[in-house]
Amino acid sequence: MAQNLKQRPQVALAVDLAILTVRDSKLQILLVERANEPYRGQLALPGGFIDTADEDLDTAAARELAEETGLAAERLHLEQLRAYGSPGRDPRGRVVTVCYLALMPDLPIPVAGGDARAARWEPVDAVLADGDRLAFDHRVLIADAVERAQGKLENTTLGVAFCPPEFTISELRRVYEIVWRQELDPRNFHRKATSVDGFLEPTGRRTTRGGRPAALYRRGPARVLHPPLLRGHNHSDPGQDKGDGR
Amino acid sequence: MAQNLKQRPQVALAVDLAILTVRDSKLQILLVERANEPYRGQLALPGGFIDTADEDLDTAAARELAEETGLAAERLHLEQLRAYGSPGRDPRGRVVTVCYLALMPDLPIPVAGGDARAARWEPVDAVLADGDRLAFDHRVLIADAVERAQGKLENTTLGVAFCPPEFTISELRRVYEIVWRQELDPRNFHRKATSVDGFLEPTGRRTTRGGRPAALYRRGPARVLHPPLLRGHNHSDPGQDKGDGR
DNA sequence: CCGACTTGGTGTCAAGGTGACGAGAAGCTA
DNA sequence: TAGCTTCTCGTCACCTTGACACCAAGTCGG
Repeated sequence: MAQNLKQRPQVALAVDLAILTVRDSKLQILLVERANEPYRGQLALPGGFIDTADEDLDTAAARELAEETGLAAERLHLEQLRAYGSPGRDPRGRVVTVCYLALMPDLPIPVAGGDARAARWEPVDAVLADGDRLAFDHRVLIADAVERAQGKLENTTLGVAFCPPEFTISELRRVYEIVWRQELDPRNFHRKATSVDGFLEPTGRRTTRGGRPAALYRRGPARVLHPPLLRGHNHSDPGQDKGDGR
Repeated sequence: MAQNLKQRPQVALAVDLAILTVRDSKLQILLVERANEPYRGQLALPGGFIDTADEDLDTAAARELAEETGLAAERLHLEQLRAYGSPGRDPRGRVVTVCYLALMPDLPIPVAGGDARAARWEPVDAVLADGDRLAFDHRVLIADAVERAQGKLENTTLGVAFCPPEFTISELRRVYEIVWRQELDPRNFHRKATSVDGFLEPTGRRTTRGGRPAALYRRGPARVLHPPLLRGHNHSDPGQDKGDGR
């Protein structure tokens, strides 16, 4: 167990980013078109190999995020999803990737910030439906990222991560509806969201577009939702999943 | 992006196991005493470097599990927790570890199966309280594993993973009480557990030890809990956590 | 044999949460 | 001003939850 590390099989370590946003009433993800082989011309998650041997995983993810979006990681939510390391997942050799999940509002991001690759938003539903457009096993990573994001909305206050700094309850509700692919009653959602302690802070100001002006809120100090905002169970799934361990 | 992989910084990849069980009315974890430097004599999670360059992460975790406990991975729950890759976490050099979480009933495991290292159960509370006994950053891994396990009990039927094939509702309740560190009303727990569809299947048989004989159940087909079994919020935490991103 | 004790299971009840929905408030447009 | 839209509050029936009474069915000790 304490032999020289150099005698151990070494792998290349990459960090991939699943950056989600709500845009045009759809859940979208930032993807890049691969300029080189393998999977040239196909879509992939932004990411790359860790830079130096001394770079922390979280630091690497934050760096990639900054390169792709020009945004500092502190400004939005960035958390590790999981690691993927099937032997055949990269034809060039053994590459283990640690995927990170980022949630952000619909900002005009300076795409292709430090990099020449073209990055663009793609609707999650579309890319998942046509998985052949995706490189590597990134279809799985995206599916996992969406699932994680859906769960996060139930138990945490991260729905606001998709919203601008000030937002109305309706905007927040539409985030939930889009991420969960499920319609919610505006009145009940309003009641629940405002009743959770520390979730939303009223700004006193109001916005208007169309109907009655809506009160503007900003994110409150709470990070976990008590009680959780539960989505009604999709009757599609009777509960027996496919085993979780992947 | 498509340069030769060999020019990329390579890291050593390890797999660690957080194997939890309920034993002697305590949540316990399987730990090994390190025989070599670094951290010689201290406790560590069982695990090791991936064997061949072609070994899948899940396969490696299952192999380690079999080596440590003699149990096949199909028999119990094994899922990836997350990856840990801080540069300084291993003094020998850059080691990234992928930690797996395993839940198992209190079995007499043939400890130190294929390996000479001494493995033993340690109460989670004790090792977390005295973190200096632990090697590397394993205190963090264990804390994360426990947290994950606690959450799993709320939303999934994995509480039964701590129980033998046939068990009583009381045994299951005690699992919940121990993992959650929280007493539960036996009658309300009974009502909830039996009312969740597909959670428990009555065997028709009963056991007796002490009081009135209890009905024996086996695990049902459901994997997710609808509705979830929520633990009452610990009033200790007002909801503002420390930022999740690590 | 009998009462005390232990544990398991059902029932009840009040309080609070949830979904479904009515209805008014407050803006815009024609 | 009428009609439309969206926001917000309120109501009501139903369900879940927690607290707890109470009975059931075994063991234990004398």
